[in-house]
Amino acid sequence: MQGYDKYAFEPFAVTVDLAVLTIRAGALHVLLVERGQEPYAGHWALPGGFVLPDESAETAARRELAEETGLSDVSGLHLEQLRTYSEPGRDPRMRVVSVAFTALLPDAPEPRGGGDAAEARWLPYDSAGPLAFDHDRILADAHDRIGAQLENSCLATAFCPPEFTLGELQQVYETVWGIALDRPNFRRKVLASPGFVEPVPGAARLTGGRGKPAALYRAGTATALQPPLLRPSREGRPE
Amino acid sequence: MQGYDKYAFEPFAVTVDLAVLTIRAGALHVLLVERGQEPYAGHWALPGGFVLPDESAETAARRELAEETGLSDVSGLHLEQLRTYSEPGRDPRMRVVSVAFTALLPDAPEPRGGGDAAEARWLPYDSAGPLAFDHDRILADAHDRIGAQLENSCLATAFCPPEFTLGELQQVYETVWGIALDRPNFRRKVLASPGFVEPVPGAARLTGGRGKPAALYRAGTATALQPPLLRPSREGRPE
DNA sequence: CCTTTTATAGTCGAGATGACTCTAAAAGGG
DNA sequence: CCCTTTTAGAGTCATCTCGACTATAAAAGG
Repeated sequence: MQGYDKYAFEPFAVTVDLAVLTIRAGALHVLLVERGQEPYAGHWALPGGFVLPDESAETAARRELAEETGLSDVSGLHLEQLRTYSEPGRDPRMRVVSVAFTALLPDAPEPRGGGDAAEARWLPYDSAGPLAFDHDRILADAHDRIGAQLENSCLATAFCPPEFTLGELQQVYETVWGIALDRPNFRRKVLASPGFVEPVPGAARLTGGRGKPAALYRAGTATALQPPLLRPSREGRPE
Repeated sequence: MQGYDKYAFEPFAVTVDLAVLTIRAGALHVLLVERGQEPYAGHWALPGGFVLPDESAETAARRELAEETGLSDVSGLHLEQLRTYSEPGRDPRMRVVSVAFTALLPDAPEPRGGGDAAEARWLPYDSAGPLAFDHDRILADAHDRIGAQLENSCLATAFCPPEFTLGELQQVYETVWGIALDRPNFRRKVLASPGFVEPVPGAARLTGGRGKPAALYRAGTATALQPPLLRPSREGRPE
């Protein structure tokens, strides 16, 4: 950024794109909006929009998230920058650089078709067909990142409501990783990680359950997981 | 990115900033350029520059890296997107969104003061004083990221020449993490990780060494490290 | 020749991990 | 009302890993 002047650069449009993930009925879901205009009219796309002149990308992402989901309290949930997509041809109309974010939601309030009047909906991750622009790749990158972060961070609690059972927490791992985990071993690992979860003083969940009622836990104060909760079954295949 | 038109957005300048790291004489060094103009004239800054109209950020980063370091073959070295910095006030002159990258170099050819005629130099990471703009934060983020990646990836070989000893590889970890590692245990871990390193057919290093000559290794084909090489001494302090 | 230095092999005990079994406590159906 | 089903949670056990440590080999330097 040495010695440039105001006319040495080409102006770009800067947008944010959001990969908003949640877990519904044991399956990973992603928030998508249906495009009403060309290009990609009728296609599904990740929600997003322009960064305003006085906003950072993070601020813009949080604003768009509130607009698209209709959530009033968007301040507490997990929002993290994923990466920036800047290929010259990624938007056929003009030069758009997009800063992508991942967001994780506990339960799934049905979106109320946000500010741009397009339809917004939760769709299962696996059947999120071809998306507009390069959003397939952004979504896949988001999934990879979240999966990797489950190993080293306490991120999984971001998918859970304020109070949750260890079974629900395990289902987060199983859903995102797409594999089954041994319940006693998972429980042992989680409880042995200081600050991951802490028990709710004197409560157990009764009504909904089919079996023995499970103890309730809250998210702990730690953010990093030491030691990590490594995902198995990558045997014999580096990469 | 729903239904916008050409005039619904404010144009931004988009730049790349590079945190180029290497290891010199057992210490982490970073490539810095001295600014010749206001703002921050006389301050050191990360190398970088504008993304051209037909470039992706990755392409721009690689071009700037070649210009600033004078390296002819910049195609093979490790370049990775770090994150994007978009705070409204980060450049006092105008609205600049910067995509930051990390780059790792094996040896340290002295830079030949790149395209912008500013002085470029390797400076020790620890004494890289207050930098221009928000580059202190970018550099710190780059250090954090590289340190974390050493645990889960074969990235450390990017700091090493094509053929290296396990002692050199260990020094990469010790330098970036700032801690000492047990040599036999490090060796055991590295050799037990399939695809991390592979021995050079029939060679040993003689002349330079003070002690017993060490065997030479090349970077293997794996990129991920399974199981990870965890850094110790985070005992008792989550986060 | 002896000390210093670095590489490499090997040992040993504590702790983590994966696979597994067993019991407790609920719902549901006959 | 009993019996099956279902889920939570405790516990066991062999194996593997990891950190700490010792020992040996092969060079340089005095």
